[in-house]
Amino acid sequence: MDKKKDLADKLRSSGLRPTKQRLRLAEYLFNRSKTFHFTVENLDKVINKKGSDEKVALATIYNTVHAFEKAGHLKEILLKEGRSYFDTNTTSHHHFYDEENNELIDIDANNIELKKFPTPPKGKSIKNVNVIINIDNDTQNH
Amino acid sequence: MDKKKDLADKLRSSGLRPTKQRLRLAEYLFNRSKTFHFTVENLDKVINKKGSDEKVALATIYNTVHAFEKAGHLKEILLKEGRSYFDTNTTSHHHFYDEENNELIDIDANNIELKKFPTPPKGKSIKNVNVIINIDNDTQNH
DNA sequence: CTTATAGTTTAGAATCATTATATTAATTTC
DNA sequence: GAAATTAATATAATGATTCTAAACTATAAG
Repeated sequence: MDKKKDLADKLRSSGLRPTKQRLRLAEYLFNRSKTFHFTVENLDKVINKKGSDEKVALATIYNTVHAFEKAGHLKEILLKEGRSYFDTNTTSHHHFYDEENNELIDIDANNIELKKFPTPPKGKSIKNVNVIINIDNDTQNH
Repeated sequence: MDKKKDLADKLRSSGLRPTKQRLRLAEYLFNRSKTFHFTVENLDKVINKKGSDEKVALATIYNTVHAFEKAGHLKEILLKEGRSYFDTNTTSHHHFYDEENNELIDIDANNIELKKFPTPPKGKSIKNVNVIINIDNDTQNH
């Protein structure tokens, strides 16, 4: 299944030139059945694993990830200091975060419903809502 | 109103020796009527402003803030990459975040109620829930 | 009170992810 | 295809945070 053309269109319609590097990253990130979570470090390791034909510079990976995020193809998730996490699921949704396994699990937006919604300050309106549910092992009765 | 003794007890009962530096920071952080949000940079500027009698090393501020957090006297808030925010309000609550003014506003935990709560993965239980509501100026119809 | 010791502070170096820079290469436009 | 624009690259720079190793201090024990 070759979606190279589709990907190029996706990039072009976001105002991004479909360069070799961007297509390579887009293919890895978006040409899959399920969305997933990653860090730039993850991405770098996969793309530039030993034996890969052509390396993509780390700076390019950063640039590209940010360009994709700006274009709405990626979402950033704030989990812990010092490292950015990204999500290829750009629909409105939330997360379970298992700090022990450093694992993220998506929660569909309509599986969390906020009632008694607070009123934003005067002159401000809600841009988006971010819910992270931190989870732990049951056995820990610390 | 001198709560020096109370603060020393607070520290001692957390297993922290009430050193001069810790008392100084604890006084600034906890001896106030309302809780607030800060970064280490903020704290450093206030504590080590020019003309202050005795400086506290930046490393000590980091150590102390982490020690306070570990002892449950501070909560970390994840807002954006590259900088840690802390909250002297350690009760369960949530936040409005105004990225434009870089301003945080507390939302009482019982002003946000999650219904249709999802079930955590097998063997895991919920440790805490974190809601950040990002807000924007009304006038921005981007 | 004096000493021992375990914990703490400190300045500065080191680290780590990320961003900036300056040059080279690729892509689009005319 | 040449010119103009945008992107990729390697490397340096940045900035927050953590580490290090030495000097210091609070507490406990004698």
